[in-house]
Amino acid sequence: MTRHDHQLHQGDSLTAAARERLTLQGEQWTGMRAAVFEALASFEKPASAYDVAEQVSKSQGRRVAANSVYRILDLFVGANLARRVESANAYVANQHPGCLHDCIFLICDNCGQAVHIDDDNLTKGVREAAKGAGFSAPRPVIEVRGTCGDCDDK
Amino acid sequence: MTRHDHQLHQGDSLTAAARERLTLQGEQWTGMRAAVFEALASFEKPASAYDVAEQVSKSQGRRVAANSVYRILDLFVGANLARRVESANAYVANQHPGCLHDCIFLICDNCGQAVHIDDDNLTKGVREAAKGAGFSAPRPVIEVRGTCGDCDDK
DNA sequence: AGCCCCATGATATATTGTAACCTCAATTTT
DNA sequence: AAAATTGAGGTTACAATATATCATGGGGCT
Repeated sequence: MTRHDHQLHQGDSLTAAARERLTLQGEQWTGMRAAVFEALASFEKPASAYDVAEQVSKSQGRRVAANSVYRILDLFVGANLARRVESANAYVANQHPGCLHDCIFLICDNCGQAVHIDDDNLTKGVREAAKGAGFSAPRPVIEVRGTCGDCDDK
Repeated sequence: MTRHDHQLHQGDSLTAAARERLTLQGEQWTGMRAAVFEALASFEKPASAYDVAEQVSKSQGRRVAANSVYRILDLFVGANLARRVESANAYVANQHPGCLHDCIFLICDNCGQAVHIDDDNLTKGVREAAKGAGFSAPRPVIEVRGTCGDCDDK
């Protein structure tokens, strides 16, 4: 398994990387988008669009509709600034928006924590299996539901 | 990749296998459960619980609430009679309820078809990666969103 | 000014999923 | 036999997630 030892952004650095990435795609980095990204990044677990909407509402001091948040989250997922965790109907900020990876999420059924690992051999295998079955342009969704080490101990 | 060349049940044979499997687990094979299973198996694409509820309502000639269908689908998933397709919020009947497999779904974003493949090497790899990260009792969710061969041609 | 594009707002609605409580029938217990 | 227990399913209500549609307003452009 390949380790993920390149730069992990955090805080301002992460936001900066996200902004750079988004503008590189020809999209605007608006106040609203910044607020949604900040909100998403502020969670340490996958957050639902409604969770994010609530958080943004707080930070903005006004009611922000889920609707708007969805639009922006979709944009983020498309631009690799965020990932959708399918089995949790939730989103997480991508810690390294610059690099493209198929990713693997491990989600704890007990505490909700999600850890993100990359294993290019595995994801390559999945892509190839799909290709072998006649599927093209695949977007692998690899998630593992289980119990994390912390919750296991108790 | 291991091919799946063991018996694939269909129609009555599939229902019989499902009934056998469920009773083996100490659960009852009731009329309602049979109706839900038949309905689920009648779709050639992953079906939502509400799709199934509608189908069952038809076959029973009375209104069956989604609620009841959910209960039964959950039971089925637990007993390996059905699988949940996380990225589609939908369910499919398991064509070989007898054998336990981690499974891989390829879902066409265009036509909605889902094909099911098994590759024990891949799933083993995913399980091991999870274990390496301290996760236990993993339930892998491996799905690939893409475009199937048929839709690709057009 | 007038126009267009795009981000967002506002509102409504659709879809998916749970919770709480009830009934009924079968089985067990007394 | 009467009472208690249990499991399946019904009914209703509601919560959570997601999308559709139209309106508004700012910024650049002619």
